[in-house]
Amino acid sequence: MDVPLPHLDRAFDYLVPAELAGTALPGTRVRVRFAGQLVDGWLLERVAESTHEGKLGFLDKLVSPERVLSDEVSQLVKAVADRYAGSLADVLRLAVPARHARVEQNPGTPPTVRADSATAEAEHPASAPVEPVPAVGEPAVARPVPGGPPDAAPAASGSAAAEPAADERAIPGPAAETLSAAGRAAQDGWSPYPHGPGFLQALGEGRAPRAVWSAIPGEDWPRRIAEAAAVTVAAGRGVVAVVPDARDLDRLDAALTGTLGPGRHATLAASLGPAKRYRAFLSGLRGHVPVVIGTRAAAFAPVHHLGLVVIWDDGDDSHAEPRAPYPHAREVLLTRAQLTGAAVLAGGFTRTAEAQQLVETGWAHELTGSRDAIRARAPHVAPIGDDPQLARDPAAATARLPSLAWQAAREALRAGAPVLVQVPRRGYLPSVACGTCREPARCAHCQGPLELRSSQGVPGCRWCGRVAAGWTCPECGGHRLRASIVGARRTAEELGRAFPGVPVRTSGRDEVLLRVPAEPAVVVCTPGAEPVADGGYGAVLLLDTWALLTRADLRAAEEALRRWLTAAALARPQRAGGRVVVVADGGIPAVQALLRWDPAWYAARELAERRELGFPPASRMASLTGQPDAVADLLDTARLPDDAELLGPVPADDDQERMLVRVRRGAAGALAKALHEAAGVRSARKAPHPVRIQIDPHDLF
DNA sequence: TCAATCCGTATC
DNA sequence: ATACGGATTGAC
Repeated sequence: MDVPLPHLDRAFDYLVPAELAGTALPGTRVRVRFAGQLVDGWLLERVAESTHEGKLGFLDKLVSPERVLSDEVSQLVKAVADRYAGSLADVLRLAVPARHARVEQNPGTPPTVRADSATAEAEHPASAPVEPVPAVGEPAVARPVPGGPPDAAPAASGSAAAEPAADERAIPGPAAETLSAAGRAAQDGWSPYPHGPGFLQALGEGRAPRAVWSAIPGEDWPRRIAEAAAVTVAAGRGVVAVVPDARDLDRLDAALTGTLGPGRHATLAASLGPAKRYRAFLSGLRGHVPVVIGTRAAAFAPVHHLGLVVIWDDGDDSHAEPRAPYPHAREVLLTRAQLTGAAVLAGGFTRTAEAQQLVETGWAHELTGSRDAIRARAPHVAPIGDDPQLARDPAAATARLPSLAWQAAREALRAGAPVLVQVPRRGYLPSVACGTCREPARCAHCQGPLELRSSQGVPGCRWCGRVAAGWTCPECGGHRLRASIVGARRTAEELGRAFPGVPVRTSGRDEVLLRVPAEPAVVVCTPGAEPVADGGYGAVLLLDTWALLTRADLRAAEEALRRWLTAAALARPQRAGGRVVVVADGGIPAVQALLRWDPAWYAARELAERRELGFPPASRMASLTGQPDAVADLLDTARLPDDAELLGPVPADDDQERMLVRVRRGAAGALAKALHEAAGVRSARKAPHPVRIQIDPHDLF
């Protein structure tokens, strides 16, 4: 039922009029009279008997006979709602795009059933036998899958990585020679990864390998994904692949056209507009294409015989849905793989702590390049300087460029290659670091990040609100704190002056370049907007790293490394003169990981640290935001798991405050359930102020 | 004794 | 939300 009230988040039974008996099938959109008014609803299940004691109403109208909610996606939506303490209706809104009647009528395929075939039965609707239908039935119990859902994965031993049995729905692949041709080309592309060919082989045999893939430098990742997709398709199964943004989508789109040929995949992104979006959705739903690619909402896209889910660069913020209940595309896809027994390919140049957790629990295997392959493809990476003054002051940094960065750029330009300069965007939150060793300052009680409260000079914790008086740095024992505020962004013009006679191009929010030719040019970009250079960049300069590293964010260092690796991956190999200069202290772990091109090492370190500090993904957190009394009321109402730990409150925007609830991962389901139920109780008694519930919020500061 | 109003509760 | 029922109140 498409009503926003948490306490109405359940199924209601309706009678199906005889004339709709053949068309009002599970997964269709319906309209029903509910509490006196007509509301939109989803027909979840048809049953012979209702358990409802009162009298049932009839479906008012079948909006469309299109069964937009498949059984598989229906289960997924339910699982995602449960995981994120959200309502089914909220998740359905994310999962199923708005209907577009014209597209539905005219997708280019003739309708198989004529609408007038029901006339014979429509003569006596009132006396016709009717069937009770739970229009929003209790969702079917999820099919149990060995190993439990990803949430439960930590308990699993190494053997839990055993692949789920091949899905019996898999249809046989086409002619063997087609398969082996696709397979052979793909095997070549994946050969730098010792387990790559094996992974593809498993896909080709319809099995469900699960891999965390660390792409080697310079990797043509859209092509690798397209190859994995092609092998899966050749084995008769479908693929869903999610990338962060439109630019990556274009690249994957092109690669898929190359490997699969035209018309074998659909592209699903909200930015395409309602008609195209619904058309892409329908072509997956109707089985016209075996592959659907898109941005985060495509994680829910229907395809027939799902065999593989792919996510690229799962650390990118764009994968986090900003609308309730704020699901993350990675979690949606992993849940989906768990429910269906599909294979998983979670790739990126970097590796998130969440992906590392999948590896360490044995839920997924690593797919990393051999050291030889990495050595052969990696650029030479050098750190420069550890003076934060240098990195923060554009003028000083420019002045110091010649020492190493400027020299590397000069040589690259002279060799006829473009140079990439990555500069962070301005506007990060000011945070607090140790004045002596510059380690980000954390709360002694809960390990939350400290902030400087503008009025008093005393820093406080962003999580638990405690004042950090008499703070001592655990690293160096220092007592002084300093604000690390990002300096002015270096402009392209400033860089242009440093390289007279060389064209300077910019790529950023307003205008993103896709490619640059193999000619001398300085390309200034913000992270995420790096153009691909034909033949690779001769040099990549990573500037203002201090700003990235000291951001007041749990993921600051991980995010810095992600951005650096993504940019550095576009450089030429060292043997072709490719160089990367990172203006940062080589002793910083994230910098170390870049120098050694070892994202797995960094992710393991990061995860260990999160475990120690009790941060996600090692634990589960919920954030509750709202008016202070509303938040308190919700917590009062909620029957939280016994070991739930409360942190806060801390002030949030407009008179609101935020509380954090932390539990061990084993209690994650209970926490979500308790919070969702409490929200239901509150809305039932018309509690005046809502509380926003976010599970593992992306912005843990 | 009846109607107007308030509050609490269910919404198939 | 909003529609309904049962209780409550006020006026005849």
